[in-house]
Amino acid sequence: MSRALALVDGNSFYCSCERVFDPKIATRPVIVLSNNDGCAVARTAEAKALGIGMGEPYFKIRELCEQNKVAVFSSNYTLYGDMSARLNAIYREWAPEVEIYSIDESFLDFTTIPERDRLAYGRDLRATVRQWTGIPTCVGIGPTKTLAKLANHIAKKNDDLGGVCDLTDPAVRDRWLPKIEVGEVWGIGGASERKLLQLGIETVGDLRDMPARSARQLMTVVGEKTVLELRGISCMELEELPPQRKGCAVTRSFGKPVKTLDAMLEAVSAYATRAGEKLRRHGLETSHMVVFMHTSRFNQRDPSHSASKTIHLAESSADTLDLIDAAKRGARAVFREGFAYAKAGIIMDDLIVAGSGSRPLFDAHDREKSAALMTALDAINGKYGRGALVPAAAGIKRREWQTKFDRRSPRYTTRLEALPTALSGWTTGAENSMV
DNA sequence: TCTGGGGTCCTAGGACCC
DNA sequence: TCTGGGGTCCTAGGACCC
Repeated sequence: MSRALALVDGNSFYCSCERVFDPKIATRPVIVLSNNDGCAVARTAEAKALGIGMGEPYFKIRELCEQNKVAVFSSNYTLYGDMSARLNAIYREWAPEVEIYSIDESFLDFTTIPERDRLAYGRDLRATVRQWTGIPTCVGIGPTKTLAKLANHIAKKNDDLGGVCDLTDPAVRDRWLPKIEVGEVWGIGGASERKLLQLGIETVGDLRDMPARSARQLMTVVGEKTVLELRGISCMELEELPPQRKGCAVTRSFGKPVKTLDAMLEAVSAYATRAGEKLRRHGLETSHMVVFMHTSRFNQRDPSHSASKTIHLAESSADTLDLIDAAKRGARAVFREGFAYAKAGIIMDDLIVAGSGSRPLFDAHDREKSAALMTALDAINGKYGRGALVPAAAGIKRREWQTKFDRRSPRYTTRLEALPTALSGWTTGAENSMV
């Protein structure tokens, strides 16, 4: 039997999550902003119709939003992550194998569904997800990941398809591919698109039919795989288990510019604290850390400064205290007086599995004590919320640098007191998923 | 004037994704 | 006034070695 994959994704996912918990905005335009309330990163169809672009800075569209009663939210990742888990729980009932590709997209193995039933199966899946979670989705089906992605794109752009498109049949592909711009293909970004257009390759059909060798020359092996996948030749497997994570970063724009070393040390300490949580959750450690900071790249008036410093730890660790110490050392080395910093962060590459690294001959560290302390710290913060307990070494006092989330929705899925009261006539299905 | 040839490893930067 | 965060993969080119 030939393989069939389905890509299921949530429409305007973050916005749809907000709508599930606030039925009053079901028909209003909705947008969700990036960290620091910076840019629009999710828009409903109604918001797109107003001309709000992806990634558009909020200060440029604030008036437009006010005039049109757009519901504007800061991002609430806890909520979106919870909703994502609910979707995937449903997907697992509907497919033997599921790969979670991103917070709002999963690949499902549809191979065992007979070809003639796939469209109907996809429609049933959509309806079920909608009923159980309140989230609208689209389903794209194809013999390869790239074609499933493309089918999903077609389903989204053509309302008459009922939210599902199947590109399993080569004859169906022959009809659609010449109608779609090459830049819509998964893996073809702006740079590749420009190169392709120069060669007169304008549609997905053109791309599929170009010689694979030319694709490789133009866009490396990645481009060559894309061409093959468009022909129905699979180059990317379904990955049920997420691979070992290779890196980990915590970076933030500041709510207000940071001008003092004290505030900078506070900020990077908070980032190191968060980094420690992430490392421990994945059972990983790091032996070095890059600390960076820079002024605003948009501000042309004030002097700019951008720099980074790599700090090597005495031994690899996921202990928050070690990470804070390294982050502070890095920040001290990089920080310069007289600049208004807009952003800072820490980046850790080459992560290793905790405990697998070499130990120094004379180990000054009591690793057991450290592990016990971190386990207790994570348990308390897991129970009472992130930040309930913070090491004094972080020296967090003023938080004037803290990222803005002025328009965050309540913690519907994590705080009992934030549960909405069910309204009569509210039938999005959200109640079902909360009981 | 002419001034090895290959390997490997590492890093920085580009490109792409959501 | 106000412009996100966090990943992966690939390649070119330099350092280094025999």
